[in-house]
Formats: sequence, structure tokens, C-alpha cells
Amino acid sequence: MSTIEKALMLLEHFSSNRPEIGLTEFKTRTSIDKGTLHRHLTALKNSGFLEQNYLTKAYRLGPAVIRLAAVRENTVPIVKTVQYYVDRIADNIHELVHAALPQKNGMSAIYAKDGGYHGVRVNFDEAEILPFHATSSGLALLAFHDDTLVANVLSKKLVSFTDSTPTDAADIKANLETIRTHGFAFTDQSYEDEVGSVAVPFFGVKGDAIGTLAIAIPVSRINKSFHETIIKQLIVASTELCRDLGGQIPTNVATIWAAKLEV
Amino acid sequence: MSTIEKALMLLEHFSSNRPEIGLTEFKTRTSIDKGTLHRHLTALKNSGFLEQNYLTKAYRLGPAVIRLAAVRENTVPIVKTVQYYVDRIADNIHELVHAALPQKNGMSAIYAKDGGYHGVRVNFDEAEILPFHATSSGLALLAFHDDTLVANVLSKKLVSFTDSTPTDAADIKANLETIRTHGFAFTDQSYEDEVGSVAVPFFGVKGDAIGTLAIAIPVSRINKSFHETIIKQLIVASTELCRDLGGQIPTNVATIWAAKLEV
DNA sequence: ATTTTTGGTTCGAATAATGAACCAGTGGAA
DNA sequence: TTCCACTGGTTCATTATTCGAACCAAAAAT
Repeated sequence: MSTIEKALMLLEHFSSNRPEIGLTEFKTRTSIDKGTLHRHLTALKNSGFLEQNYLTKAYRLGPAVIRLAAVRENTVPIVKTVQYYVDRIADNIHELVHAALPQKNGMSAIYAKDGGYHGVRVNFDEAEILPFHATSSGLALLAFHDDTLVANVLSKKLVSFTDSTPTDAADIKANLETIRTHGFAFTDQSYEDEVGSVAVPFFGVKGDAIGTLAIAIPVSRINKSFHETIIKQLIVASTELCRDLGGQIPTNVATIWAAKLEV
Repeated sequence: MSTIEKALMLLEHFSSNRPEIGLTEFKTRTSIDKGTLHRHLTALKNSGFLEQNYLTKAYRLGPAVIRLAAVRENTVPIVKTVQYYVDRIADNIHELVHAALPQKNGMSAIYAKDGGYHGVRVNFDEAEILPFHATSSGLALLAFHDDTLVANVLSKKLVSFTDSTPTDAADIKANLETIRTHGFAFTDQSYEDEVGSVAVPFFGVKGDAIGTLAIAIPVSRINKSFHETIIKQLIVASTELCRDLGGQIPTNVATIWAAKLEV
């Protein structure tokens, strides 16, 4: 692995829950030598990717990322495009809806809306990394992305989050196959207790999954007809989204989805 | 310079006007060896900072930057905070208002609003890099930032954009001094013909300038009373913005600004 | 059919990254 | 106070990685 990749991996440790990380904490989190760490962090700081809390000396993300994200969004306006559909679904079904993009170690929600006026709510932290193997978003993406990513994910240790988290590679592979035949992914409390979720992928120009639309629901509110309503909404939205983004829905997926909508 | 910094410098070449850059174009723009370039670009791609147009093989910014920007904005919600004030000023004075943050080689506008209903409009590309020495934003920041940045900027070649672009280091240093005494920066067609601009800094916890609020106006519409109105609006907004961000206005600036508001 | 231009790869030489040991400042605890 | 533990940060000989001129393959342009 190149020095560049090693340094950029450090940025993955930041999240909304962990916005500032000190040198020593980095050391325990990564088991990289302090000297090396310090040089890498300084390089990232010099490049504007990090800045330091001048009191605690802890590092946090810097202003460079803001500009880059603005350019990216001007180039490929996924966030803006996705917002419309997430909002629409959330307003229709009154549950927590989100869209997510793949990162190196999981999915990252880029936009979420809670359309719910229920007492029980699903908690959701934007910019958190959703593990591929334990969330419907992750599984939906894996199922319709190229196999190297699947192999890569399954080769690593599969962390368990709840009693229902699937941690067996063979089980997950089988599940991916059923996801491919169903055209959507479904999980039952595999990431958080009491929370189920449904997700569909959306596709890029090559017909590969480039992101997901997903809904998280307290299991108490799931029933068959509602489940089907949700899936239809997701499929319709993803279809339109693909059109907006210039993406191409693989023909087999298109036929599966068409059949789902007719029921 | 470390390999990491060299690689991250490549990302600076992307902008809204230049969203995709091929290997050869990178080579001409940077005069770095093709082999080295290719390895760096691949490393950035592996880290999610770049992705490739699968047809042209050109590189563009990748999804990783979206997540990082979301985390950054969750940590330090500058963009969101700034929006309110930019909108307010734009609605009041009916001109193009923007807020910008310093990057390595200039200011980057993070939000802009054109409140104008005039025939003549100032054109503005968000996520473009505004050079420090030729824009009011840049000068306002330099004047109230630490001297090492000033020295750094003035040590490099000062590109000329119009006949009025200041390119002499001594002139600029003198100008920074007057900016410090006035509490705001003003430029007259130094970056674009027919466009003048006014900017004030806003400050971080240490009392250092961390960004700017600025207004760009066609020179035909500038007159003394309007100029003063604009400056007052900017000063008030920056004061409130500093409070919102937990920043500290240096005492000398605070007194200068207070005097300006009383006139 | 030939040349140019594209992206990408190779491998010895040159250079930068590494990491154990070290330094310095801070905040308790004895 | 002194001591210890804990920060962040630095040094420098060793080691591993990066560098880059030359090369390859394919696609455009002539």
C-alpha cells in the first residue's frame, strides 16, 4: 500500500461522533508509529485536509474538503438529485429514508429525511459509516456491484453488531444471491436492535450500483402490505433517479422491478 | 515536500470549470512524470478521492470527499452558518454576495447568492479559487491572518488578471496595511474587468481571520454612499457570524468597526 | 498505412518513509 | 517541591518506497 493511501486512511477515522482525534488516540486506533503518524497528519494539515484544535492539539477535518465536495457536487450532483426522491418517499411513507454512497469500508449516508410523526423513531447519524455486511444499504450495493468488492468485504473480519448480524461469508453470499433475484435488500435487526431496513440500489452509466436508497423502520411497524408499499416506492424512485443521473438499470433488474410494480 | 502533499496537490487542479482531467493533461499542467502521476492518481482513486470516467479514462473527484465534507460540516457548521448572513446581505443590497474560506493558493467561495435584479450581473463560479493578491476576499484574509501566509503568497509569482491587478509585493504589503487600518478590503477591477469588490474578514477562536464575507459589483454601480452601506452591512454580518462560530474579533478591529458603524 | 496521442507499465537508481529512542511541556499525586 | 504519567512532537540511521526514462498497447488522427 502506498504512503498516500496510508495517510488518506487516517481520514476515515473521523465521523460525526468522533470529530476530533489526537495523536495518541490515533496511535491506539491504528497502531502506526507515532513518528509516522505525526508526519502524515502534518502533511494532511499542510494540504488543508486537517486542522488542529489549537488548545487540545487534536486534529479535525479541514476546509479543503468543503471546496472539493462543492466541485464534486457541481460535477456530479448526486446529493442534490437524491434529495428530491428521499424527501418524496419520506413524505409518502412517514418513515426515516436515506440515500447512501459506497466508501472504502461501508456505505455513507449522504442525505436522510425522517418523514415520521411516530412516537418510536429510528435514530440516524449522517456521515456515519454503515458496514456493508450488516445493513440493507450495504447488501443492496454489494449484490449489484462487481464481485471484487464482495470478495474484499468478505475476506475481512465481519463484525457483529446485534445477535442477528450475519457474520458467515457463505450465508452472506447466499443472501446476495436472493437479493439479486428479488431486486432489493432487507435486513431484520442486523445492525441495530428493533430496527429493520429495506434498500434498493441505483445505477451508474455502466449499469453498476453506485449507491442506494433505503428505509429504516422500527420492527414493530413492519407488516407485509407496508413492506410491499415501501419496495414499490423505492423502485420507482430509483428508476427515476437513474434516469436523472444518466445511469443505466441492468436489464435483468429492470424486468424484476417491473414485475414487482405490477403486483 | 512529502509524497502525500504532492499527491493531494493534484486535487487542487479540479474545479467546476475543469471537473475532469486526463493523465496527459495532468502531465502538462504539473510537469510531473507520467509514471509518478499515474501512481498518485491510482492511489487517490483507491482511496475514493478520485474516480475515472470509464470511457475517457479521465479522472474526476470521487465520493469520499462528500462524506468528509458532511463530517466537517457537522463538526464546524461554517457553510450553514454563513448562508444566513450571505442571504441577508444579498436580499438587502441586491448584489452578488459570497463567503469564502482560505485554501492553499487562494480563497474558495463556499456559498454565494446573487440578490440582484439588475441587467448587468457579475458572473461567479463557486468552487473556483480566488487568488489572494487580486481579490478583496484574498486581501482581507491576508491582512488579518498571520504573516507567514503573506510572506508565502508574496514570495510566489503574482499573476496578472487585468491591467489593474497589483503584482508588486511592496504595493500589496502597503495595501494590506491600509486594509488593517480601514477594517475592510476593496479592489477595483483587479481580478475581472468592470468588477469591483469589497470584503471583510471573519475571525476564529484565536482572533485570526478564518474566512471572508464579500460583495462583487459592476463598477458602474459603485458610488460613495452605496460603498458605505455595503461596508456597514458586511461589518454587522461578520460581527454576528463571529459570535455564532465562537470566534473572537481582535480588539483593534472591533474598535475600527465600531467607529465605521457610527458614521 | 503511418504517425501521433492516449493511458498505462517496468525496474534500477535516487530518494523519501520509517520507527525506536529521544525531547519538552502539562497535569496531577505523593 | 519532586516525581511520575501522559500529552504532542522531533531526530537520524536504516530500510523500503518512490521516482522517472524508456517502454508497451491501443486508440485516434493524418
